[in-house]
Order: sequence, then C-alpha cells, then structure tokens
Amino acid sequence: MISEKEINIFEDYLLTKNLKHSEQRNEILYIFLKHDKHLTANELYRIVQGKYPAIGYATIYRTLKLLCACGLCRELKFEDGTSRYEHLFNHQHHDHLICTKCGRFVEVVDPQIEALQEKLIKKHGFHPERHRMELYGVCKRCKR
Amino acid sequence: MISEKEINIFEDYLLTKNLKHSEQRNEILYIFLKHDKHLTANELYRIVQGKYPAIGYATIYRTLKLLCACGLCRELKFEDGTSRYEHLFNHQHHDHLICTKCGRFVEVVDPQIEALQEKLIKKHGFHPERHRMELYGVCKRCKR
DNA sequence: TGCTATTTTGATATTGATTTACAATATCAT
DNA sequence: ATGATATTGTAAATCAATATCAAAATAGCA
Repeated sequence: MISEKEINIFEDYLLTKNLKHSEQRNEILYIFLKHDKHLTANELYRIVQGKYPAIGYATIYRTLKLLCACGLCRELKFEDGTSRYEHLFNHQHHDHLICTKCGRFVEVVDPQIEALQEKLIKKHGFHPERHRMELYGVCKRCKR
Repeated sequence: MISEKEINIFEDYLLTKNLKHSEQRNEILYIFLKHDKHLTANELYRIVQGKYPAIGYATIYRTLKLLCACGLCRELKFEDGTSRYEHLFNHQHHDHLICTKCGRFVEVVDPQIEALQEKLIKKHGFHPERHRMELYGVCKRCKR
C-alpha cells in the first residue's frame, strides 16, 4: 500500500538538501506511510518503539520536521493543544469536522465555502494564502 | 468605557459559584476590560504588574479561566501556538483573517459561509455546535 | 577497502507556557 | 470577632517541543 512515489519525494528531498540516509529515517518514514491516520508525535513514537526500541524521541520530531518539509505531511494543531500529523500525498486540501463528544473526525471539503473564503480574504485587501477551518458538532453515534 | 454590564456578568458568576471577591480579581478584570485587544496571558501579566507588582502569574491564569467561564472572553489558539484572549461581550461571532508577514489580524464574518458551514456539518449527520476559521494571507501593507 | 568530513543519533538538559501544591492570607456569612 | 472556605504568591511540577553534545553512522573519494 505504500506508494513508491512518496518514498521518492523523501529521497529527493534528502538529496537536494545534502542530507543522509539512516535506518531510523527509513523506519519512521515507512511507519508513517503505513499508518494513514492523523497520529500525534507520541503515538508515532510508540509505534516506532515497537520495532526499534532504541529510537529516541528527538529523532521522531526531527523526522516529522523532514516529512513536513518535503511535503508528505503537515502538522495540525487542534483546539485542545494537541498536534497531529496528517498525510498530504494524494490527499487534496480539506478541513475537519470534529465530534466534541468522542473526538472522531471527518475530512470535509466544500467548494462553495472555499470560493467564498478566497473572496472574503481579497475583499479585505489581503493576498490569499491558505486557511484553516474546523467544524465542531456531535456525531451521529454520540447524538443518541 | 467599561460597561457596567460586563462587571455584573463577572459578579454574578462569582455569586452563583460561591466564589469570593478579591482586589486581584478586580484589578485583572478592569485591566482586561480596559484593553479591548487580543492579549496574551503574558501581555496581561505585564500590564497588571505595572499597577500591582505583587500579583503572581498563576493568578493571571486563574482569573483568565474565570473570565472565560463567565463568558466575558475566550481563548484563541493560533497556529504558531500562542494563546490570546479575546473579548466576547458585545462582540458577535466572528473569525480571523491573519497576515502571515506581520501578524496583524482582522475580525471577519460572512453570513454565506456561516450558513454553508452549518449545512456541511448537518450533511455529515452531525449536530452543529460551533466552528473555527482562520484565513491566512498577506495584508495590504506587507504586499508591496 | 580505508580515510575523512559531515551528518545523524540518543541521552540528557533546557525551554516556555501553563498548572498544581501548599502554607499563609483574605473574604464573608454568621 | 469568629470560623469555614476560597484565594493568593511562591515555588515546584508538567508537558510538549527543542537544543546540546559526544559518539556513531553515512557517503564521497582515494
């Protein structure tokens, strides 16, 4: 399920930045790619630990930085302060709809909203770059 | 400029929760109300320090919690991790448009977007509660 | 191969923001 | 005034994230 393309993106990034390969980086990259979820640094750390107990916390953070820098992932900061790392490859832009009871969340996009957001930014004389939208509510399961 | 109503809200909250008055709480409340800006805890702390050097950091945080609990303010967490406290009284719901160069920001509302957000939440079977939207771009002044 | 410059790593310490613990003090209904 | 309860400041504790640094790994080159 891991796409060769994602690995190439990482490889190319190392190359262009004159960075080196390492087993740790590989291990973290593969584990990150295998888990197509929004993991926290800590969750990733624990999974990596399972296979590679010697790996340090700092290396997780360092590699997550690389993954973000090369465009494979991005850091999401939620309201409660937790940071989660989200896959970017083959995932077009989206926002999040989050259940306030159970924390479950869904990726959502609405082209109309997207268009209006850009319009709103321009109306205030800004040059649009990006946005962040989180919708909160109670999900079907928690509603009853 | 400080509205009696805001003070009453705070008073009432203390009353209903069986909390007590204190000079510190008053001082912090008044200074918070006087500065109709999005201050950080630290900025508020420094201002309060000017009049009340004995006041502790913890008391600032504790009082900000009260201000949020009684509905006079809310904590905003921005992407860079900083928390700012925003006035709620007489400020209807709004989102933020933030300049990525200078950090300046504008409060914005777009009824069309608001409506679509609610629709989108319902479409996914959620019961809508609230949302958070931050728009990022480069402001007029920074553009040139 | 071996050499060497450079990068990476893990352990540990450090930061910075926020929270907590606790003994001393202040508040307020009686 | 008294006593029960809440509040305060100080200092210590958290917590996630970052920086430091000596030792180990990597990769280009002989």
